[in-house]
Amino acid sequence: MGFKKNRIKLEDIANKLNLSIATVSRALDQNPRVKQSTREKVIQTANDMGYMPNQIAKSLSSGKTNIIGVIIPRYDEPFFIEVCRGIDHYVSTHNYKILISSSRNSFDSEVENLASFERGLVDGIILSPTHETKTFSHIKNVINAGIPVVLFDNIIEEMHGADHVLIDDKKAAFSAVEFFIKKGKKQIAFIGGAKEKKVFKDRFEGYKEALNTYNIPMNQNLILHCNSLDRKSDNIEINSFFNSPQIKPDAVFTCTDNYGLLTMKTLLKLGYKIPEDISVIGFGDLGLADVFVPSLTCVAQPSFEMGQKVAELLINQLSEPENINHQKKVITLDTKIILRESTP
Amino acid sequence: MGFKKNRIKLEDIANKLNLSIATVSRALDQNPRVKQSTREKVIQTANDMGYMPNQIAKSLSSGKTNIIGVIIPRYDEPFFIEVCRGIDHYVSTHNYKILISSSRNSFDSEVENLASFERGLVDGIILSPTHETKTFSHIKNVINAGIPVVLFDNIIEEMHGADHVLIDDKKAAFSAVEFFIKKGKKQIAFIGGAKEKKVFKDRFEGYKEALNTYNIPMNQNLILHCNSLDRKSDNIEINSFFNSPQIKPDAVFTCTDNYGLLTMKTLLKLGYKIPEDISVIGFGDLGLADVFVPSLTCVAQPSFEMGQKVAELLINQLSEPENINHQKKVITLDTKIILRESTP
DNA sequence: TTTAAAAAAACAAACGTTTGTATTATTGTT
DNA sequence: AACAATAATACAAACGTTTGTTTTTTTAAA
Repeated sequence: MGFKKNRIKLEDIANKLNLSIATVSRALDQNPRVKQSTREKVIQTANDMGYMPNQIAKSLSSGKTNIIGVIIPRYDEPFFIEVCRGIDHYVSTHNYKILISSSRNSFDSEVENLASFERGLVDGIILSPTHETKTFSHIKNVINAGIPVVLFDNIIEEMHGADHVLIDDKKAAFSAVEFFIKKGKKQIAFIGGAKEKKVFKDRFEGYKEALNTYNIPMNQNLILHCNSLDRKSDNIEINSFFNSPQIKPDAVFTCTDNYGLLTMKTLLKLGYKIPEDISVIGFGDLGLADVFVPSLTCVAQPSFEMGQKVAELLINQLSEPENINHQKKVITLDTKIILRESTP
Repeated sequence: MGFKKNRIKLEDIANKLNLSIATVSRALDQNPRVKQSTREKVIQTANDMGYMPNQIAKSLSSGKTNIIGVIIPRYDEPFFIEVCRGIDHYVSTHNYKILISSSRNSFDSEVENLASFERGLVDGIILSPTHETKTFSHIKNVINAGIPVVLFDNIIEEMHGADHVLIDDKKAAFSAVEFFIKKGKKQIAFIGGAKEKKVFKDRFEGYKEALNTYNIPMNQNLILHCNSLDRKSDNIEINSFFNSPQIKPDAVFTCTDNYGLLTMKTLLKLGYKIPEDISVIGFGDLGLADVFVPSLTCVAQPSFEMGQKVAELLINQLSEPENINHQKKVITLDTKIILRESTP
């Protein structure tokens, strides 16, 4: 702790006032066990001397750090930042702070981060698993060690043993594709990300089910799974996809806002009119979907709210008595389609 | 610290092996004072028992938390996130973690955050002052308490007593406007944010100086200072600005990427051709400047690098011997113009 | 006044480490 | 076999709080 050794502590106040450390501690805590006049004297002196409590000592003694650890796959995705904002918003009203770590989309780093948090620095953990994460044991271990964990986004079956918050990706995709179908679209393209990622798999399921429900044959040429290393590679993949001669879509459902914007960029360069010639729907509704010309119709994902809910579940666990057997909780949030210029 | 009471500690290992706590501690530390065979036995047992060191106790004892506190004005600006990425990148190689807090653009909240960090939770602090921040004393106090502080972005004169990293906003704006002038532009508009904010003031200075240097009269009608509450209000202000009959710019220098994109959106809606009729330059080069159609030429601000530099200055301070009198350090990073489609 | 009850404050252990100093065990020398 | 010298380990204080228990002081009743 980067402070000089002459930092004022309880002992200094106690010495100055000829009181015991315990009394000073209780006085500053507004504990009624110490006399009103003493309490005032202590508080006055503490202020005069510039006393600052030592959070670390407090934590060691009380067994609480009032810090929530948050592990996200990456910083540079507005979705995660928005969720963090939601978490921060909620926990700050409960006197908690958040410690954010990035797993940089690596399972090993996720395990490492978890272990680091397990060293007692945090009271609870919020985790968004990477798409590399196929197991639950590393999470289960933390839970078994008595540290509450809540998950969000990209939750696979195995992880249902932990509290979590998610959206119904399949349903959301279904409704977007259904929207296209009801507008009379027949050649609906799908642009998703790495197939191993749960959210993309689910959204693809929703796409297929919508086509199936309305008896529209699926055309493999209209389907693209980006590898999504970065925006530049996405751009290249999407470009060559639409430049292929087999492609004649009249609508495109994309699994992220970025894919949606890159798709529109590509289509505009190719001379398409949006939405007259072709419609586009994005997924997420963060960033600049509303700034682009034309603005992008989106499946809106309630990111901030998701953060709040995740935080709420965690704080609830933290305030439960230790011995009661925790009942697993799952919250599924609703999505909705925000209509803009990229669709008729 | 959210863990069950039955958590394994040094004492448990010591008891099991009939050793003292000190020896166990040293063994796990790879301290040569303990015999090779003992060391191995201890490490083996620690693993078997599932020992996890208690970070809080470690911190109390060692006086170091290995946490860096970072205070940014807001989460939802890619610039700050990018800086945080840079910080994280640098400090993680030095075995530090970052604790990010948002001051929500409020001076009071900044003071509060600083005080909270001063309670011994962090070894050092990185701060980006809000635009409300006009004083230095609250920062000076923290420094005087022995906690290293490094500042970035929006640094006013008063704060020069602390290490800081910045760009030359005036020079950057000057070069962007000069670029326009050399392309033959005569009616160069300026779109900035709240005038109290240092960065916007400096960029405005650069704009004025460029005009002045090339003997171009300044036209008040071509200047807009947005209040910048959120993107929606920016949009409205920029819209009504360009819809005014007095405005006939042939180029627009905007102080952020967002302003640049909103400007292009407005101009496109009004039927302008970019860059044929009018050119636009943004500032920052984060987010979607390269995705927009047309893509936006930008003054690129090295955000990630800024984070790394800030972190480097802080880590340097942390590794200095306590008694030496710290020599204040200032790093000014270079900007450059990234040419894209919005300029000829 | 003495004494019991209540109020106020002091004492001391605990939280889980680190680390300087003291003690015990081992080795090598004669 | 006795004795240094050194290696290995144990002891104990310290980090700055919190909090249960005990002691002292004050108040009020007899």
